[in-house]
Amino acid sequence: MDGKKVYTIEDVARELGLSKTTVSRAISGKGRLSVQTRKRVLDFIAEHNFRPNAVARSLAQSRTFNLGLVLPGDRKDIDVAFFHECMLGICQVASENDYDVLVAMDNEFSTRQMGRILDNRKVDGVIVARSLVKSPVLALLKDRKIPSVIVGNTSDPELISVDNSNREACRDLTALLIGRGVRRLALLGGDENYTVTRSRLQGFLDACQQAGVAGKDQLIFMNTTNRDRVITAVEKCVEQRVGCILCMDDYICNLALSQLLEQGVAVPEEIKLACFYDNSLLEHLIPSVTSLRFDAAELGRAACRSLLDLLEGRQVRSCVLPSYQMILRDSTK
Amino acid sequence: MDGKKVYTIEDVARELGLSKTTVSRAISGKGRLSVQTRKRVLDFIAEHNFRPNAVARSLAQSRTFNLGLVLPGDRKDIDVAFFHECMLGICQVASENDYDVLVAMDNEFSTRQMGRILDNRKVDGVIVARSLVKSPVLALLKDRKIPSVIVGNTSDPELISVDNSNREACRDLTALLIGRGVRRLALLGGDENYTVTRSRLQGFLDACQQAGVAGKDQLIFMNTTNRDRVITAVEKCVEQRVGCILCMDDYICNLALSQLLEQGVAVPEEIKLACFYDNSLLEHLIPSVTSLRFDAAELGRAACRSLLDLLEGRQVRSCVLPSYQMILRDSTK
DNA sequence: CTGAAAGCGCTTACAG
DNA sequence: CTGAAAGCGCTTACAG
Repeated sequence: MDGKKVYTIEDVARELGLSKTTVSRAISGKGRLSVQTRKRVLDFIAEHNFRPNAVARSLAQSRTFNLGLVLPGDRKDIDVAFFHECMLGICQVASENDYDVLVAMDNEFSTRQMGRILDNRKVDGVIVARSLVKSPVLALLKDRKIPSVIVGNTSDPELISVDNSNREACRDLTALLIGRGVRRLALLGGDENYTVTRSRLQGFLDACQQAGVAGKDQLIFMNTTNRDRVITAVEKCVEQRVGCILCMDDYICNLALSQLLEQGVAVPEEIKLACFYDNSLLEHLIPSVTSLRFDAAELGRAACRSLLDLLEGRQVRSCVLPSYQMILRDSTK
Repeated sequence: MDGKKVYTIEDVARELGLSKTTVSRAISGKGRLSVQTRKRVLDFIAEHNFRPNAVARSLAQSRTFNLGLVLPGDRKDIDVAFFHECMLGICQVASENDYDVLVAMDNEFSTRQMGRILDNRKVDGVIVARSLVKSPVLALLKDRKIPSVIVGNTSDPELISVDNSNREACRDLTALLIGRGVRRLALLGGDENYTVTRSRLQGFLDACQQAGVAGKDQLIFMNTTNRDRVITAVEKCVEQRVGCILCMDDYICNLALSQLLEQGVAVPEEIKLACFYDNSLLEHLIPSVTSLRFDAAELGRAACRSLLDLLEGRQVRSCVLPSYQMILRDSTK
């Protein structure tokens, strides 16, 4: 049983003088068979490095042992670090459970890649990594009744979602700043097509309400996803002498800081700055920037576990991971 | 032929009064059959939205129509934008050719995920997205004789590689600065375990040699991948009054600029700054930073095409994509 | 040009 | 506890 040919269960059975059935059962662990027989088979395959053909198994079981993962397929480089880490967690859990991850990079306008994968029936379930307010890929998955888990918030109660506690964390950070006596806040928000943007806005408003500060008295700029919009927003902030600028993500925050420095505004002395999402850069900027840190890999792991549970027919519920870190740095001193 | 059951080629054959053979041939386009028969079959399946079972096809053809993709499985967020874009190109070409992409996130120390995938024979070939000087995953792929393409430079002539013209581009940018009369250069280099780091260093040295400037008279700092090392390096640069600091990637560049501003050094008036890799941030920093831009998506596409060619048995050679952009911005004015 | 039949390598209901 | 046989849904060499 060496050389080039790839061996099959049939070869193993022949060499051991057993039936394919028995060998199959020893490997899968299903069905009863004597401890000795099982050991004989397992020892033999371990020694000869035999691995059953996964495709044949898939056909026989009508399961692919593949999970689909929908990643954003646009060329905006925003948040890629989040998706990379999230994928890290997903791949890890999938791999540990002998599943593989098959990626489709689709966007708000196209579901072509995932559509093809579903047509070919190459996955048992799907994880959607970016949650959009209006998501064609989610519509597709629902329509075809594919077991799915969405990373992020969704208003659809029929879907299983796994999310960070964005709303709570943003509320807490905002409240902390208000509690420290910051007079007036500005919020530079991200793309409103993403549900995460709405969660963060909600958290901000929660804190305002709780503190008895009218949310609309604050300066709120949404969709500040390009340089010009950020510049305009920052100018307004300076003009209106806000106490602190809160940015929804690190990209916006970077631009905002750059713009503040350009305008000769001292941070944090004149205007404080904080960010609702951390990345390693914020720590290294001067001044270093206060931010919220979430564990994207853990989120990926949780999403993957939920999907696997779903596939095993277990009861699964949407959940929000409670933990996050508030990292207070120089920019809010 | 509606309802819930998933239809098979056999059902189609029965409904049309044909054999499975004929239906199969009409769909695959292989073997000869009358134009009318083919049309009848194709019309029927189009109307009824029939798609053959990909797993069954895989088993019969001993091909999975899956490509493996090895992505960096560490948690450093460096270069994630590159891998994301590269993956975009790979997924696009794969999808267009009815292949799917199955990801493994391994690192310098582990090949566990890709090892499992190979054991399960779930891919026909593999693309390795990060080229390491010493790469266990490449060793594994060679050992198992899996058709593979590596994105980036490699010293192994047996491997097919597809790379950007890093060396040439870095040489050109360095030469341009020397040509503009910049007195003395400093290079802040990345992780020496990555082959791309070596290509960039080589390009830098090429330009020095070409200009008759001794490479070792320049200030070269390698592995400046964390804040402390960058700070130390920048301090030395200021002390030695270099004319320009060249950074190998945008992460390093960001830290370097931040540090220069902190030390009160005017950029570009006192020290110029440029980067060997662009990302959208560099454009928005103040001052905006001169850099080299490569098309990572196109690189991914090229790598994927090469792998598909390899799988089709076509002759494939390693190649370097010649095009790149040199983006001159305020930091080198 | 078309089809019957064997084969890809597993799993599993059924029988013993 | 073990096995013979049918089945998963395709492809393809062979025959006509």
